[in-house]
Amino acid sequence: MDQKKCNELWQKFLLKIKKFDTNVILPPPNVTGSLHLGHALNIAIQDLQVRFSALNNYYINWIPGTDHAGIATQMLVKKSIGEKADNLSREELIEEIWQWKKKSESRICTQIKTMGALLNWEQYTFSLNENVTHAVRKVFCDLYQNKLIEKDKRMIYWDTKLQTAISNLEVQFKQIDGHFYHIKYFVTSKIPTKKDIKDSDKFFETSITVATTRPETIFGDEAIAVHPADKRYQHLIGCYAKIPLTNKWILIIADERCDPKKGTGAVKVTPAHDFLDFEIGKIHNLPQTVVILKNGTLAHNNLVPKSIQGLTIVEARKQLCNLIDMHIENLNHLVPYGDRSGTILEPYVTSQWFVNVEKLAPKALRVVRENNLSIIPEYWIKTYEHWLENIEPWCISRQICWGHKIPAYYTANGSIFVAEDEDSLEKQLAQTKYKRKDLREETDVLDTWFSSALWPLVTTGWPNQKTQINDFLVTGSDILFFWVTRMILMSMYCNDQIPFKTVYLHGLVQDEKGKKMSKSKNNVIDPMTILEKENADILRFALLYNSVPGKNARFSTKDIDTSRRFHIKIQNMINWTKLQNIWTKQHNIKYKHFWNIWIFNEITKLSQKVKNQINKWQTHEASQTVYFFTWNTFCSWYIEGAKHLLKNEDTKLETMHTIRVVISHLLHVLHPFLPFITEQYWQELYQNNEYEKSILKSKWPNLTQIQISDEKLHTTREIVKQIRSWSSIFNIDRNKTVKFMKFNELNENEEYDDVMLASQMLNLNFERGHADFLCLPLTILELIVYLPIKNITKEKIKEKLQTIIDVKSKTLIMLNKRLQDDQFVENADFKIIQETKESASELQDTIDMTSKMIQNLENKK
RNA sequence: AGGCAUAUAGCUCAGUGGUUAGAGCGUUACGUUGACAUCGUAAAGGUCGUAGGUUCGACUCCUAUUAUGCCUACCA
Repeated sequence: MDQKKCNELWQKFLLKIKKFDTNVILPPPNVTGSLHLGHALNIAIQDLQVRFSALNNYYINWIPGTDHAGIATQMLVKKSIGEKADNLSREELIEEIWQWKKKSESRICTQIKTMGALLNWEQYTFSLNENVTHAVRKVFCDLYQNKLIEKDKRMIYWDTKLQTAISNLEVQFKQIDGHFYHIKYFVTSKIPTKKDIKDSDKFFETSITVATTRPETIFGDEAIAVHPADKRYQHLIGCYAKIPLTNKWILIIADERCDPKKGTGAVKVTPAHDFLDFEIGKIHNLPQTVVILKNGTLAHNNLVPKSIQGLTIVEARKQLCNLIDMHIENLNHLVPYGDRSGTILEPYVTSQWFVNVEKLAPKALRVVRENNLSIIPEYWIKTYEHWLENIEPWCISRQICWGHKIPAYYTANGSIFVAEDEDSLEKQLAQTKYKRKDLREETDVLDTWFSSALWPLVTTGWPNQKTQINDFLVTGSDILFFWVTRMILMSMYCNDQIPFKTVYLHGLVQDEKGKKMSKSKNNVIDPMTILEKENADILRFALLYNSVPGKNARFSTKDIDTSRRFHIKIQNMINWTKLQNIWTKQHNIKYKHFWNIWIFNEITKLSQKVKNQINKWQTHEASQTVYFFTWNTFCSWYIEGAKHLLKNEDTKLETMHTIRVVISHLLHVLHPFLPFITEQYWQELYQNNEYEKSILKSKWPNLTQIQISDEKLHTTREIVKQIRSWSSIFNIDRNKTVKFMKFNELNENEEYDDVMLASQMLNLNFERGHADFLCLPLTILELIVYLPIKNITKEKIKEKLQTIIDVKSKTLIMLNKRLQDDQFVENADFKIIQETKESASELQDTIDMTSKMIQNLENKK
């Protein structure tokens, strides 16, 4: 089993392709570590399509690559370095990450190759390659010039652990058990003076209680808002409330966005630390008072009590419970977490770069609505549309070092220059008073998905070359918004064309209980440990067999077992042909025997069926089809019969030939599912192990069925099936001969090779004629077969025959009832009526025959 | 809160406006060890989530409802 040789052969095959028909990109894995089962599934599905296409003379330039995965990789590297990471300079850290990248990249590429993917490695791209940087800068500048990118001070989600802004999409809301803190603010209608404050006890008129989940932000409060129509608080509007533990007084204001039903109906407004408060603050002209720092600790300023300055949010909250008299209630609520760092995110007002994606969205919506771009499964289209219709500006700047630098430059007084390269920057400067040395380069880098959004372009030489529309994209449904939509948006913007015609979304690979695989749950199945033990084919088939579009696949070692059994079955089947000397003498003989013609027609049908299923992306069904054919149709039926044809000199040679032909076709049909084993057998059995021509060189079987009545085939299979079935109820007397008769005519010369084959498969002796002893008469198609049973009595036979009549009559009555229904006859399709009639008459025949047998039995006494 | 999806055999899931709804695994019985670290055959097991409607005919289409999952959302 030399898989390396197969890979070499396939690479050679790719090199010889002069012109590819289309491009397809492999979703670039992150250089964070190694491949997981999701990658393996993704590769298996694409490789199935790529190989199938190649077998049908359609060549796909499947382009591999890896992604730098900014935040994720930087985080991992820092973690691996430990505390020393903080002492490294920016450049040193970047260097460390490059080292990590090299290792991870080479590991990933080896793993992909082990899977047997038919990728064009000549065009391998890493997302920080020079040409990618070039394209990224170009697109950024274009967008900036068209006012589609802008820098702005807005409230964004801030990750206090990673100390960077992140986009809305990277926020994961989690339902957690938290607390609702009811805090009392004392209230007065008079403007408080210094004296009042000193003498506060006498001064208070009333109080207002505010419910919050974030008591530590009270020092940033700038108002308390109530609904204007809320009768409980109307009289307090315009009064002043005192923030506990401070001498700060804030106004009670009216705002319609307050929901009287929530909490106490009065909400504290903290414009610097909450999205809604930020909006309210803008309208009411409130200052943004920052009390929580970028690292998630309480600020050192005179608003925050000394004792909690510098504490983390969690610690501060604990302290405040002791310092302030408050009522605490349990509350299950949603809290924003960073999907990478796993920490609670802080709303924070900072200056960031944004893409106004809402202006790009209409085109992306149109291409899907006009069916230029299809998504499989279709129901994702609704989600896609919904998201694009409600899309918000995309925050693309990240305060980390690993990534594409934002091509912006600042002067000391805050003027911004955005330039693709130094030349263009100089040109811009020439028209101003600034010099290059006056400028400070932006240190922020771009969100990784910004360069990913250009992936179909950058992998194929854009902007120097125009990018072709890819045939398809295969990726996980979890990154539809992160990646797929953004590629569509960018491709429409840069190229004014869709990036791909079809998007196939597969689900996640979960464990057998339907849980996400994660290290903490210790339920991760590493594809590499499977690949160490098993052939890649086994992993691939297990994944494909499980994969239904858009649905998560539950994966367990049982699936590997099933797949391995299939693999072994194929090996055993081929082994058997070798033992039969099928391959030694190569006679090219026309098949005449119905059994051989039948299997030829079956493989013809199979190749058509699988072709349709692959074209429709029905990977699961296609896998099932090839599995069923190989195991049941070919091994259990055809070969079991062929064993007897090989014993007979008349049929021996043509059967050997049939087996050779059918297996050659079967190897092709199986190839996209099991590339290694099929290539190996192809080389061994058909290419004399010369390793010159890959199986991909020869083509998918597009055959024409041989016209033949399948009556004989049915007879053989029916006899075998029925007698097997009866033999599980009765004990067949194998010492006696099975007599059989034909219903209607008595052609002495007829060969009955169908009955003979059945008799051989059953290991019973068949002979024409009536039985002269008591036995079980069976009606099988046109035949009466007298099955000898040990210790049979007349009553038992009658009983069995009667059950046959009973069962058949039940169905017959139903069918007749339907046929007598005028409505049915009027409305149903002609074909359906015809079929119903035929079934009814067949049933009637069987019933008649069986009754006759009962009569005969009685006549015999 | 809204959107989407799912509900079918003991388990994991396919599938279809038309007789009697399938597969793999599991269970039970029998057979085989002559390609099969087995294999084969057979059996048991399902009012296709619930309730209505459309139709000659609904597991399939429509409506409502329940449960579960995912996505989206500013809930103090």
